[in-house]
Amino acid sequence: MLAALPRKQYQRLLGGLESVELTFGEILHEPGERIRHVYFPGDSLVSLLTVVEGHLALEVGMVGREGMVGVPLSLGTDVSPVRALVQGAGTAMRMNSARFSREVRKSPQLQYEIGRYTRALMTQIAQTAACNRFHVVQARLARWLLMTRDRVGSDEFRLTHAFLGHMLGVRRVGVTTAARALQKRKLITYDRGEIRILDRRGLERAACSCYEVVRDMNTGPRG
Amino acid sequence: MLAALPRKQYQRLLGGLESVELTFGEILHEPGERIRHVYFPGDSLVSLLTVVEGHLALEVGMVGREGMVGVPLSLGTDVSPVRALVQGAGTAMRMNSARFSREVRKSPQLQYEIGRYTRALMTQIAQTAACNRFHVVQARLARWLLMTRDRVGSDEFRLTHAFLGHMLGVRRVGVTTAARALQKRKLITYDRGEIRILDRRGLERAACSCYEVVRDMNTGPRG
DNA sequence: GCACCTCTGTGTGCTGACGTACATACCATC
DNA sequence: GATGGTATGTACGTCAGCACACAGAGGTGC
Repeated sequence: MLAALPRKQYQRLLGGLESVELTFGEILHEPGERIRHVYFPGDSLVSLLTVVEGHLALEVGMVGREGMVGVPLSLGTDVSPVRALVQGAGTAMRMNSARFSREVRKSPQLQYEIGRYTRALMTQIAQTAACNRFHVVQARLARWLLMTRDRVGSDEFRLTHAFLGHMLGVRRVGVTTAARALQKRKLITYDRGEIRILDRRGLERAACSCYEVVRDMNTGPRG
Repeated sequence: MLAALPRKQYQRLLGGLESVELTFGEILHEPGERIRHVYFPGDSLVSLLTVVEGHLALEVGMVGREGMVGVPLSLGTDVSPVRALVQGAGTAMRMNSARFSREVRKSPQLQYEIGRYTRALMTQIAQTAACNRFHVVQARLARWLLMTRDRVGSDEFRLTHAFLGHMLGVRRVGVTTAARALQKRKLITYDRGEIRILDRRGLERAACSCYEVVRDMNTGPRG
């Protein structure tokens, strides 16, 4: 996302940015909590989760290098409505909230980029809402794997069924069943948390149309 | 929402605003379509729906006098990701897109108000995503009735089961069953599209916690 | 080698919602 | 007062996902 800024702007921001290593499972902020930093993932991957009391959490957005964590700050509040959970370890740049707010106020280009991303994120969240309502676990799992693939830039990554259950808002067993079905269709292999996508096209066919809708939002005609 | 602006700002905006009557069922814009006007509902009520091919639409947000329709415009795009459908007839103020974009650029106060609302809307959408995943139809219906009540400012309104089915993303029969159950519990009455809330507190208990989460977002500590 | 932990796989009965079909009730209107 | 449209109520078989329980399978450490 930062890469989309004009060089001069980018140079200026660099002064307030620090590079950090995000570790798997780390929570950047909880819902209702004050946001201390905004994060721009490099090769890390962050999930945004709605937390409903008495239930599992549910992922409503996924943030990779195309976006940022902490959008509410640019909207004038420093409280996040969601949990931000590191789902893929890796590097990220971060900036403290106060400085970021100042930079946003000063830079129309930054405002523009963040506006564009905010809209993409809203689309993703809205699409997820419908997806959770209408589509079966197997298709949602396929979509989720594809989205992760696109962001980590690799056909292999580590994730357990239990973790995926938290993301998709289903039981671990539900994931197991869906993953088995995808394996039988020769679309993926799964070995103790080691996922490998064998047939990306096939997986796209197995996924629901929500995948394309969201992808085209981030990389599409206006991106 | 406009009422939250300083008087002077408001006076200025008035020049570009026109008052319109919105009729039930009117579509203000479709997903992917260019947004021509932004709308500030007065006593009208607008639903934002995600449209998934091959399925019913699903409501992800509800906009009354506390908000506006056309948030993406303030984010730098004139394309909406959702359908905006008039769910309660009434008055609204509207402004054409070009002028609105100019006004936003010129007015920090307006930016601030819209930022606040954008965040509230994102929260609402994220909460809806989880709600659709975890909660049963009866609770979702109760929530929906309460949210409508809060926005039209009356315990009575007209809506058929079929229409509610479209909003909640369930069959008409599903709504009938849930509505019957609420009637048996003496929380509402239902007579050929004429809904009346008898016991608001009871209905709140029948609704899921999502209701409070979203309500407190719009009228809560910061608002 | 054995204990222990993590991760995956399978089985059983239950339930909320689905798809579909049909029945009834009210209204308008000619 | 017969016709047709709109709105609601009921019934029945099906199915995805749930809760819970338990069985391997692989890895780690003592």
